[in-house]
Amino acid sequence: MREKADSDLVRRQNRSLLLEALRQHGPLARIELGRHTGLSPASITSISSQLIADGILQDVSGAQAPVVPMRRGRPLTQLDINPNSAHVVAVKISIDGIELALADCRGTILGRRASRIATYDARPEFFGLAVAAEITAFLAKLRMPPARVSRIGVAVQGVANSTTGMVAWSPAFRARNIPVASVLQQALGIPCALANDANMIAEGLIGTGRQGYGGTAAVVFIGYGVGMGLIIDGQVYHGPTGAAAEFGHMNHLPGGPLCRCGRRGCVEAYAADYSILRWASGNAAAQPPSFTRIPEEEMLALETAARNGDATAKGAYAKAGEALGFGLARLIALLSPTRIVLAGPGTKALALIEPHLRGAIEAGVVAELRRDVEIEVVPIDTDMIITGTINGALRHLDREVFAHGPPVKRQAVLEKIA
Amino acid sequence: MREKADSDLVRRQNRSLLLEALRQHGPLARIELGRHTGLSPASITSISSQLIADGILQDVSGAQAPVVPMRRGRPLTQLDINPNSAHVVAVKISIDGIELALADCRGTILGRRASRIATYDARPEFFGLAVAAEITAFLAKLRMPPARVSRIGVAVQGVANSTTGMVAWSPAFRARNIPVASVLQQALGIPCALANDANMIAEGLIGTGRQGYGGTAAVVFIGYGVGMGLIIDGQVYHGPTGAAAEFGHMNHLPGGPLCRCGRRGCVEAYAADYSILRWASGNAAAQPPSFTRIPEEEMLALETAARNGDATAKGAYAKAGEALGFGLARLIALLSPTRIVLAGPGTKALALIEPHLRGAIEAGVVAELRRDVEIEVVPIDTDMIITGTINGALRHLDREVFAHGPPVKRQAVLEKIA
DNA sequence: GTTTTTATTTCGGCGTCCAAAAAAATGTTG
DNA sequence: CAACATTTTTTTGGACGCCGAAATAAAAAC
Repeated sequence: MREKADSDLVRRQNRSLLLEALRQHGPLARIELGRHTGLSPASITSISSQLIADGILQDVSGAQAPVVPMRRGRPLTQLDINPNSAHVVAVKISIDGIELALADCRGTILGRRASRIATYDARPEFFGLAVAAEITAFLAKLRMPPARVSRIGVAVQGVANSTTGMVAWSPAFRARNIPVASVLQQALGIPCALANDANMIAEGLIGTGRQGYGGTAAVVFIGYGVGMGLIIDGQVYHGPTGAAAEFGHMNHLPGGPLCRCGRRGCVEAYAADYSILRWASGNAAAQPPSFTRIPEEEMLALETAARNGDATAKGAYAKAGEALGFGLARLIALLSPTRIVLAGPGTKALALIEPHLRGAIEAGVVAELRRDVEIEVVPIDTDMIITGTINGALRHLDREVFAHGPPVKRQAVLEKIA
Repeated sequence: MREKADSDLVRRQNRSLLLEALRQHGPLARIELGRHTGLSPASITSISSQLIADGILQDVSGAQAPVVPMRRGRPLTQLDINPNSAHVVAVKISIDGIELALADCRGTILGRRASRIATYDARPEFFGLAVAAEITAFLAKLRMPPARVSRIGVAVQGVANSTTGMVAWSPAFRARNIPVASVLQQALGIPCALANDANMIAEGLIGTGRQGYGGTAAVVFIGYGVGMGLIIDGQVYHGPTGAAAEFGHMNHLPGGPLCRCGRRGCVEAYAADYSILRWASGNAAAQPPSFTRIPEEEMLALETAARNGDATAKGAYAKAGEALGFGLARLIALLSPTRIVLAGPGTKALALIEPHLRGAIEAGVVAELRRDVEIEVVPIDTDMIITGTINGALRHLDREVFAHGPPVKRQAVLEKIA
């Protein structure tokens, strides 16, 4: 209850509602839009014709064969988002390079590119410009004028401050406080938002339109690190500075093994791939964390060993499961989400992890609180970070750009007739 | 972005805005209301005259001496909430009885009563009716017809399910799943809401209009138990079922001492008064938790002992500080609040606790995340639970009852003239 | 008493929504 | 194949709520 309400708010809200319905349920006829939004057919006609005039929507009934078998009555005219009304670029920063993608306004990916530019050893003052140059080259190759790109989303592992647009700390960089968003914005003249990678996975899950993300849910990414995207009341929770949901760097045991972040006993120091390997090699407490990417085969080898009964390997997975479980138990006590989603490469070894994870949740939180939470595994490839970033950027455009738009000038129309 | 927008929403939102401004800043003139809400003077006149006609607001300029020294120009006419437009009852359930309070629509408490009815050994099927009888007797004594009470708020320590209106689990009861809200609602015919006591403290803090509760904040109550009220985006976060923010029953150390909730190693099992006493007596791990209220003198004696250098006593406070600190470190990693408020009787011994608490936060979460959080101590007496419950009930009325109200019938007025 | 100043109300216009009626577009039926 | 049935979409007219501008109100200053 913050903003005053006037006809402007009404227009914004309802335009936004229409766009949201179209994003969720593909092309829709006006009458179906009415059902989804609760608006009357008359209003839908009015709003949609405005959006079509603005170039944001388009009539797509001619484009494809009618899906529904012809019924009686006037046939539906399908509307959909005009793919060319805007474009967005998604950037994913990894420890060994960046990944780019260009998408149209419907979210269709038009091109991709992986660049092996230096990240870990990058100098903070040059990194942003290097990314800007990559984007420029990428767009040039796709013949996409930068002016037609309306937004850039950048995803990075670690603590991303969305207010300052800086990477406060990330395992992908040796340095701290690397400015990214502001540099890109200045260099390219395109609005840019920086976010945590796991939050973008959550954004992607919301975008898939699955059920169960309407309330409070947590998405745990287990792989080269441990991340989390927190969905509160159907929205990704970024916290005051965008640095929220650092589940991986939530403490599990005081004085535990050293984590990449410099603290001891973080969940990640038990459950990330480098941590599991470290446990398997025996003296985890003595070993510093690895900062290089672990080859997939190495993890597979460990998994096989554990399945074949190797006690040390099994113990490492048990440690991981326990840390994740107690971490989730603490999360449940604090937020009581309705759903917890496990995702990422680390879930491949779930059979080895899950019993300990569930045992820890049981030991860590009273039945009354844990009873209503569903734990689910979603096989998400890391590409979900890219699609989620695109999704987030488009949803932002919907709400902050497309939802505005000039009021209908009835006066002007009348004058034109006269 | 859920509800469709129409003139109804506009009216609700703006009426609500007006009421909110009046709750925060006492009586205000129309022009000041305009400044607070961003609405034009013309709209304020229209909305406020509607609210006055509905009996929700009243003109109070005659009531008191003008606070502002008379300036030039037409004097302000102060408006305020009509105290008699509604009343609310707050109920606080403790381990040894219930506490009642009646307040008018401005939040002024008109009467109180403490009843020593059985709680801990109460039979679930009779407890609600016993409370209803107490309320009836209380209102009768104050000569307040039940029909003029618009809402009842019930606060209880433990897991309160606001959806079902049942106390899922509470240290105040031996039994579980005790229906309260629905029974009161049925017996008295007054809408009733059940909530966690610490959440109500948070509600009270929001009501005081202090700065710093606009974003994300956590209120920790330390005393006979450990509770938390979580404020997310300026609103108390209740979670899907109202059972959120059970910080006290968030695990600190797996396999730690037994907690009242039946699990081991909860924060409360280290930091509640019974837990500190238990540590001071030596073998905490072996002792079951106490379910009786600890006399204040006993805690004071322990505090004095610790201040005089008793190592065991000091150790007990250190344990408490560490558990609270690591708990808060985990909370910070997850939600990165801008403010943490420590409150409750347990803060009297803060000098003994704080160094360990701060040390634990430092050890438990990276500097990048903990840097922006302010930790503050507010001396809140437990009475804040009552005032907070009243506040929450009134805010609910504002938004859900007063904000509605019929549309202005211009038609009807015109017909009356004709 | 007149002027100045500030607060509040009144009036007319605008934008949005909606219900109802009209129009459009197609299937069904004799 | 023409009249009818059915469903979607557009048009029309009215209601509601906000706002700017002008009018009115009420008090201090001159």
